[in-house]
Amino acid sequence: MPELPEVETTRRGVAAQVTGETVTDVVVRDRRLRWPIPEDLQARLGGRVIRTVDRRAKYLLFRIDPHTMILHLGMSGSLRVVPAGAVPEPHAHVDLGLSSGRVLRYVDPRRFGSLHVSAGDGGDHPLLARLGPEPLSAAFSGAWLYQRSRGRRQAVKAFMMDAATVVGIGNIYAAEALFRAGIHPANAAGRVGRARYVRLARAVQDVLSEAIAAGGTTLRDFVDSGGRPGYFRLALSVYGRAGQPCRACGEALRLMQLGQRSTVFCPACQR
DNA sequence: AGACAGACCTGTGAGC
DNA sequence: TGCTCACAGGTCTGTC
Repeated sequence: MPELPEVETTRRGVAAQVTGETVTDVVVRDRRLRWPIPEDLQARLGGRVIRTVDRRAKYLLFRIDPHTMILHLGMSGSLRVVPAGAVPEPHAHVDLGLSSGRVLRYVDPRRFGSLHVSAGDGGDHPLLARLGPEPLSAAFSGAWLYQRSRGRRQAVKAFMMDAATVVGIGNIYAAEALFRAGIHPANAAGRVGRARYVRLARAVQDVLSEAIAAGGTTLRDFVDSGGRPGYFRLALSVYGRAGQPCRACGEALRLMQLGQRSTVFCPACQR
């Protein structure tokens, strides 16, 4: 489900509601996420204060005194803050009871998400160690993309979805950014020129910023921490619009498979 | 090293 | 109405 804008939307909503709260108790209903939820969650988090909620790539980082809880929403995960005693829906795998009496609840039907606890700030955790730059940081630029892509035969779309290139870009925003930059998604990454990568980096930053401002993209089931959908779907140019006319030129948008993922593009605008 | 396919898991919508 | 199938927002792991 979530790409960077949806994770960031979740982070903002959750942070506003749980920062400064003490974790009073932990309920794990199903440990079977992508990796099993650690057995010692209660022992490590119970009685401790949530200092901040940060984000690295699509991972949410809960700073809970000496520990960091590292949470990934996978494909279908969501976090909600609900009243104490709220009846757990199906797939509500984890509850963190809070000192205010409310509950931070993690729901994930497909269980592609993950929950780890790391000592310290989590920066040395294997999941975070080899990630590329944040797309909305100064470390990300057209020059970086150009340099990193030299010699690569991989399709530029797959290259952009590789977290070692840049984090946070999944199937929706890769397609949208390539459309905005006028780049055909199947082009070999190593044959895209410097000027086009400058445009692409800019397009990535624009589309992500706009999506965050809209509260993310809700295709089916994304909701923020208050249960509200995101509205960026209305602004999607190509994702989910195969066969429909390009909003720029009117040409029918085409669908192709790239790296086992559906990809929509405009055959006229993207070269 | 880089580029793929496969794997994980459930829900939904389309088509019969 | 009910069945089967294809597909879905991610990303780690294994293989060539």
